[in-house]
Amino acid sequence: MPARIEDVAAHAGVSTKTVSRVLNGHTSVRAKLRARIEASIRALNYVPNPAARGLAGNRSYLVALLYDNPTANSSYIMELIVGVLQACKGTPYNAVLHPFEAGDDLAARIDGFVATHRPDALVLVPPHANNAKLLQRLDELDIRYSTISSKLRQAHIDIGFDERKAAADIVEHLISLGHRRIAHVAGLQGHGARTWRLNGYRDALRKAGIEYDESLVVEGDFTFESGLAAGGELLKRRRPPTAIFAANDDMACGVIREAYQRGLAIPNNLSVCGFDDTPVSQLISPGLTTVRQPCREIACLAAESVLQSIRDPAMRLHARVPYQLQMRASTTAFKKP
Amino acid sequence: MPARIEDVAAHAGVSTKTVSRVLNGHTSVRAKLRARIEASIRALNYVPNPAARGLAGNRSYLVALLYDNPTANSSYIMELIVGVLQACKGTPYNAVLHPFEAGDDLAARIDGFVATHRPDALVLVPPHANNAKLLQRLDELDIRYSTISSKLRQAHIDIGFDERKAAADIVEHLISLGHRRIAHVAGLQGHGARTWRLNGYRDALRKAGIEYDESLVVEGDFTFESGLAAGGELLKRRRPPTAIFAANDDMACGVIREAYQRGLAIPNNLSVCGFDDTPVSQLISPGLTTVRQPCREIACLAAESVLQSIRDPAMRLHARVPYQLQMRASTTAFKKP
DNA sequence: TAAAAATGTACAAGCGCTGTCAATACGAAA
DNA sequence: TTTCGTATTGACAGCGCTTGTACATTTTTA
Repeated sequence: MPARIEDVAAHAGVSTKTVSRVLNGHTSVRAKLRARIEASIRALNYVPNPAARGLAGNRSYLVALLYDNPTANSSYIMELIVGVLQACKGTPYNAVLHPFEAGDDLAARIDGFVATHRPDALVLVPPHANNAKLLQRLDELDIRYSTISSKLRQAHIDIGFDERKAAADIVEHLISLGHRRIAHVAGLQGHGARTWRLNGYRDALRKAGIEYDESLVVEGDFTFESGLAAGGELLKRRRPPTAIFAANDDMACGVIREAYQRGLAIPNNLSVCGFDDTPVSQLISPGLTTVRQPCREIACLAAESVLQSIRDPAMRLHARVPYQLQMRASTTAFKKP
Repeated sequence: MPARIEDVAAHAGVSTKTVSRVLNGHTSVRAKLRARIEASIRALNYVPNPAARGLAGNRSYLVALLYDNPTANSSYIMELIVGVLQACKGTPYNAVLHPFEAGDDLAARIDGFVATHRPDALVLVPPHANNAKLLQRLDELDIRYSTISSKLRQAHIDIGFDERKAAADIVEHLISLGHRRIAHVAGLQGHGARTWRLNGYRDALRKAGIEYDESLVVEGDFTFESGLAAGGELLKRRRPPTAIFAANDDMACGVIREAYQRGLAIPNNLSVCGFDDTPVSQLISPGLTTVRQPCREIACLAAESVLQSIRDPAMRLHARVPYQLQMRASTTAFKKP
């Protein structure tokens, strides 16, 4: 039978309330007494019972990660989870996952989820992070949340990285290799990532004095299949691009598949780069030049901050964390055919 | 303020105890009364408070997934998570994740985890599923657990699939394509997967009357890098194999990278197949022939069963779920050079 | 038809913790 | 030294549910 707070109190010769204060980091406990209580806690190997704590304090000690499609982005979500778990480490909080299919009634469905699991805080991933109605409903329910890479300004806490700048950087890299006809496979409408990455692409062209050619931007939806289709459309042209910047790695893989099927060698006949640095980008041959998206750091910061905001509801944070270009072998200097 | 059990009891005109019986699936409630109570529950939108339930019933309503390295196998773990979540759906249970680095003191460290989070059930993934000391400690602590693909017979519940047969099938496929010099990149020592897949490889050779050549089996550890090294060792030979069966997809990617660097075309100069059907196997070009490991189904069954075993501690289940070969373009008929 | 079994009620006692509020200790000002 | 205000500590009542006891009522079985 594990020790209870009562046992600790008896051992330290204080009231249970004082032990509770120490446990919850309240300030008004004299240092000496606090030390004595902490010693008792260690001596008895005491760990508070989360259920009892939750019941008495009307808290669940749960942070929920709300995401959309578990299958499509598994490595992305997994990285986020790792980040959230890291933030929970050493706290009484637990992370729970909640896949939540997008849909009109989402703002309504959230009520059921909240009623059942009563999470103390939520971390929202796009596209949910971009769902204004959902955020509003959460505000009404008075649930703390943070968003990841939201295109809205609505959330009190949002963590992301400068995707526009990162996209510009990687396109500049292609330009520095001598490429001029650079195509872009754009992401799914409605995601911030689509717009930021597309804008970054345009920024880099503008900066290099290359005229923007609308026909070199083809639509995608972040899936392999859409990358394949986009690649087909681009490579069948009389004057195909010499480099393609796909808005994520999966689509870059689609482009590469199309090139492969046409007998084009990467990178000699075509430079390709992606975005995100998912595991596939180092497993594929040649390795894919891409932008390392700092998911883990983002998720960790998002979770830490939202936990902090439970104590300090006035908290606001809109942070961008650093990213990195990941140079691999799928891009090379432009050679005249 | 959400409804309480008391409100439901009043609404249905019964005692709270009877509502509690319905909630917890006790048998001795007449069907008619049960229906009335269930109607009241719906009418009031009642959801039991997990903390109160947990405190009174000494349960946490948490199933923990214990795995080793979150980074290496992200897609595998993610699939498992999806399976566990599926099993929790519609139950009051929540899934929590717990990355737990392997190490000698694991059986001891588990105590801390259990004390802090008090999960009602655990699902163990290799290598933890193969840690006899750990399982023993869990038995001592009287915690229900199930294992996934354990090589031990120790667990009361273990779910997996017939890896040996699957490996034999895929090697038979290579043989049917005319290959005779088929190499194998073996997995990490200590994992059941290593032995099963290696044995399956040998089974297929034996069945086809091909003599087992020890020099065609090279060591790997399930990582890309080890596959790359193994590929190097195999392909530098005077008489290299015409097909390589890697014990997982990451190593197959390593082999493919090595082939790529040597200017060998897949599949025309070398057929390669993997195992697991991780996302990379369809993203890579050409697509990788592999075995679809039914992770999701396995994890779902493992979680469902272990939850069931909370009620019925005598429960035993050792199940193998069906798998499938996933044919893609990385394997083709042997052609004389 | 009577006895046995199955269902149901009322009530009370917690589960282990935290919130409220009152009590006490302490230090500085008078 | 006394006094007052603030910093610290404690007593106690729940949080919302499950469970046990003791007993009443209904249904089933013999």
